[in-house]
Amino acid sequence: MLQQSELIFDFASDHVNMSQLVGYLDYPAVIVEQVPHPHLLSYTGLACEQSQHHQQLFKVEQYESGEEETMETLVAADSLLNMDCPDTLSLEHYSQTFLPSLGDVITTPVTQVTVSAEGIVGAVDQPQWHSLHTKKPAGQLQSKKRGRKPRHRRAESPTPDIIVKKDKYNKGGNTLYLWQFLMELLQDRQVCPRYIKWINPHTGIFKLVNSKAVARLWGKHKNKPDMNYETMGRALRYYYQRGILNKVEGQRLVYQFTSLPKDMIYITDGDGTKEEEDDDHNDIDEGVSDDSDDSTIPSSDQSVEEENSHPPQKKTSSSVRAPATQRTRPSPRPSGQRDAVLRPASTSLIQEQHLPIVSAEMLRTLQNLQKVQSLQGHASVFKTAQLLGSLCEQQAAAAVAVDSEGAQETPDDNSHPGLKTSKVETPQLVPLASSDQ
DNA sequence: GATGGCCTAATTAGGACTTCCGGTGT
DNA sequence: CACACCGGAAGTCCTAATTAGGCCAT
Repeated sequence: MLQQSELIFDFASDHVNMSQLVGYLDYPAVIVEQVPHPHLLSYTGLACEQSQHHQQLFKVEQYESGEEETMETLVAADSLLNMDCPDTLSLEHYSQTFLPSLGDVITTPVTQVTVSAEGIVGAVDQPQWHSLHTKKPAGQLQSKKRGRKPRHRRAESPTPDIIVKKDKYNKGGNTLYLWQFLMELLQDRQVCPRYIKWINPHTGIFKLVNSKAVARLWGKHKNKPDMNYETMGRALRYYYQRGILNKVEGQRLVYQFTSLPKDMIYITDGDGTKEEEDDDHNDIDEGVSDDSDDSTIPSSDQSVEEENSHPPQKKTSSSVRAPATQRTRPSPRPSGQRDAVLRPASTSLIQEQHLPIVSAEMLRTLQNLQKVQSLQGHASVFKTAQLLGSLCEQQAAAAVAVDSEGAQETPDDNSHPGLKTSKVETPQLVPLASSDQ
């Protein structure tokens, strides 16, 4: 019997990197109508332009339950939470960004570590990594019914400061861990900085601006309607022990990632809409009353409406969403701080040019779609392919332009020259300074 | 019938939370 | 008083690893 995971992850598996992708059009794949989710398009700026044409294609299903789902915010959040296969983006991304290639040596300093030392010694292959868990004697591990050999340890969550074999971790699992989820939120303009924001991207410090909302989103993702900040906070606290997160002393709702992916997309205050403090009247639970309020998160579709409802912004000739960083904010801010962007030069250039960014996953989807041109009869799939194709072309053309302008940019781009993406760099860890410096 | 290879369902261990709780601090 | 925060303990859910057993070919 064919497992669901097989259907989806056969083509989502990451044993092909971006540089290989281009040359592997014959890469066998199973396509299950992997349509890019609206939030991907929102990242790329595609939503505002294309979604009018493809609104139906990317329409997010409305929930049946009444009250909370009337909130537009959650519809938008669905783009993060309710993907059929959430990790086609996320796990792929983080497995690439967090999991160093074999042979990489991690010397990430972690401020509050109880297990990282063991982890560095050899996470997966080192049994002592799990010193937190009491291990039964080997004899008890044997099945009563069947004699079992001692099993190999399963790869744990790819904590940023440990070495995990990539293929061991990403064998088709589709779990989006909480820390990954938070990173996703921090890279989503519709949530960051409104509900969660960077305090100091340099050190990985972020704040849950609206802890209730973030918890709700997390609960929605995990299909735990009763999720609250207290519960989510417990999960966060477990990350202290594992060296994934630190608590920033003396500051409420402020946490710190011990490591971040190199190609993290940093959304600063200037990039997003006004942030929303953690008061009840703005909590997503009461979104009904806030429906018309622009403090709610717009869905991807709705973001189009929002943009259209705003005074017309001059759009680029390439029909890309107007750069968020160019949006004027009424309040003055300290110069040179709040818009700090820690992207590698090669990708930050693209950011600065406000070009759509195609994730590796999107490209992979595109590649696979290209392989099944016979699916043209399948309208939605083919539309997606067309959509991504045009986007990819735009991006490639722009990347070439960028390259010609700034020839001094990083030469370590191992991707196809025509396919400059935000996710194609060699996975690299960025150790972060501790919060208590 | 014996053997080996392949496949699949069942079983199991373990990771990652989730839930609950009592407590402290702001 | 509300809320954030802490950490222990037990439970749930999910997935990967492992195994038994069925089927088929030789």
